[in-house]
Amino acid sequence: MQKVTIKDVAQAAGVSTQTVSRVINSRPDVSPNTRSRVQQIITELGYSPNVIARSLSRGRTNTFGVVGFGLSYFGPSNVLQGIEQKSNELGFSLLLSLLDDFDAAQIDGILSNLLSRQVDGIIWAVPGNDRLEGELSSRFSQISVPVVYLNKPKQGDEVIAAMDNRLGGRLATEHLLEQGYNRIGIITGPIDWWEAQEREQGWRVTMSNTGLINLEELIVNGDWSASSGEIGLHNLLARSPEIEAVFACNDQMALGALKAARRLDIKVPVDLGIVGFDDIPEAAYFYPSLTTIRQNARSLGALAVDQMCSYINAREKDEEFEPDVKWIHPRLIVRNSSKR
Amino acid sequence: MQKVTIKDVAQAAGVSTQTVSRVINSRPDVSPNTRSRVQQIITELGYSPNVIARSLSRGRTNTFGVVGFGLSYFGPSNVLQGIEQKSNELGFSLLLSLLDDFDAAQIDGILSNLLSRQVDGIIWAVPGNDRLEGELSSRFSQISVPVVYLNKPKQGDEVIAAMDNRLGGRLATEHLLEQGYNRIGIITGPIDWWEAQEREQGWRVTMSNTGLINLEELIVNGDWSASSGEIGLHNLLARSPEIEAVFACNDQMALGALKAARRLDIKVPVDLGIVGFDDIPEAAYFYPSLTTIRQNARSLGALAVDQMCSYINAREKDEEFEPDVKWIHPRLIVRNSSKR
DNA sequence: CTCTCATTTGTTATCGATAACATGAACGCT
DNA sequence: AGCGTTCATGTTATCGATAACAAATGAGAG
Repeated sequence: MQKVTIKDVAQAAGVSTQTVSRVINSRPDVSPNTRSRVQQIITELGYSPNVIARSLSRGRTNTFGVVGFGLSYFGPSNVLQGIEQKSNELGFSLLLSLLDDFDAAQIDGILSNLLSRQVDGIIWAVPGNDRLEGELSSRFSQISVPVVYLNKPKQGDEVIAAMDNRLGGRLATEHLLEQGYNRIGIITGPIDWWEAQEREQGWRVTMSNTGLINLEELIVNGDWSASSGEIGLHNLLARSPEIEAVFACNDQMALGALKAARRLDIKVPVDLGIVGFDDIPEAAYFYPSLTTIRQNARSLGALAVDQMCSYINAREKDEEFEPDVKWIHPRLIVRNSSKR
Repeated sequence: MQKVTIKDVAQAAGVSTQTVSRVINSRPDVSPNTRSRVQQIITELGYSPNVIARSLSRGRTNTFGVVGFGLSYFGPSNVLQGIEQKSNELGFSLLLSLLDDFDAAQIDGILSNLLSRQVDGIIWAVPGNDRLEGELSSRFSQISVPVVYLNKPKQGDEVIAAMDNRLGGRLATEHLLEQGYNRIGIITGPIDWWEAQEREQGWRVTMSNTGLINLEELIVNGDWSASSGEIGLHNLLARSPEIEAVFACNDQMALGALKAARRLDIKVPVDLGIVGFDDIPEAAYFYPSLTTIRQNARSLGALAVDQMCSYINAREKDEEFEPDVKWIHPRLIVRNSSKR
């Protein structure tokens, strides 16, 4: 089955390729007669335009490059779903690349591949991380297409869509305080992640309002994994046995903490309150069910795509586009692990 | 910053564009002198070839279209990671589309988009499902590029990479039998999923060897969700109270079953053995920790890409390519939920 | 000293579309 | 009747690369 081109259609319809092109793109300046005749030939031959050729001539590919960070984490992979869905709605396709750790060495290759494929914009859906932050600005400064970042700290005039992780940390901590837990420890995420830092900050500002001093001994670092949550709780209790509650900065670590508590015969929520972060689907089925902070990662992805489109539109009309951070707000989901 | 084209390089180097093209593609017929001069100019100008233009002229895009099925499920999103990584290694980029339910209406749009973007092949990473199976063959029969399918039943001469789910079901069931559980119930996945059917078959063949009759009353249907697992166990026990173990066809449903058991004060694993499927990272932290079937979905994705490449190569050389199903084998991970 | 052949380079056509410009017919207006 | 407009369509150039073919150069053979 040879490919049908615009020429074949033109020939069959007895018109020029230009006229066919006008029909395809629903331009107004075609007579109704010709239009319907061409349209019919198009369906007959099963013609569909070659987007590669169109892209070359238009100088626009209707494609975004998306750089994600694995798909093992619940947040990032939901973000990607949001991006896909919204892009699709708006008529853009996605070229997907995945970074599998915060290794700057891969970045150049990925970016230059996307650029040589003439993407209309790049969506950087890699969670903000200290190990990368410095590298990013230098590499992106050379880039000529619009870039929208997800979940990273603002450093210059980037266009960013971010979850308000600090708010999440506050919501979690305030909830525990309201429930009457006073000494609230925290199992943080990996300290080089921006999101982890922000969640910790939310906890920190809330706790410092309580007048409690020496917050540092209430902090233990995890790495998002359940096992780090388990170890984390052990360490935390070894250091500060009088702790009444723990804010685990994601649900997996909360799960690990639940396991540690069970081992140590500490009753959750009576002896120890626990709050997680993310609201993974399993969280409601943990034992006890987990109070957590729900983040709507899909709408975050969608938001990023919206920003990208406004950016592109502004740029096309040569208008000013104000780089900005747009925020999505997480919310508290109360379950049994924190009910006194 | 205007884009640098091959013309600019040619002019700057005082050669024809053809010679530059030869250098870019490391063709042998360029003198060492010219080659190094051109190479230098290329780095000086920061030139990088326009892949869109190249694709048009070569008639090859080095791009695969990947159709996935959401990213919420652990299996599919790991498969996608495997696909991404392997494609990347082999120099292919991915155009990603996600189907978000088994709705045939979306398929045409997705496929024609991918085709009009001239992908070199399509990787259909949508889990096999009865609601789609009929639709697929008719739509794909028209398609002129190689297609590789993941995790679907063989119907004609498709090229397929699949996890041996039936083997998984057998491993789970045999393990429970070995542990001395006899009446083993099953909470299946959604019955229209091929993978769910296969896992059930694995259970069924193993159970029928035990001489147990009336298997039907040991079966209850779930939908992969934890809540369906919870309800499932309730129903199963209501119907056959003498059940000794349950094979939940994924880890989420196993989690739900664990919750139900806890509610009913049934001790796992003593009174009831439970085995899941998938080995999600959380499974080791359930209470009790979950015995399950681990599937290496990443290598499944990689396998599919390998098949695609052989397919394409064969086709280019006009060789015969034998359509075939390649299998990946899951394995049993024993934890506490099934230890008598 | 010519002739052949391999090596290196350039020229032209092409991939499949669209942009920019050109043409021709029909129409209304003075 | 003559002229500018509008509408519908065609022509040519272009996007940025590569394929296919052509030409120039130099080395070795006879």
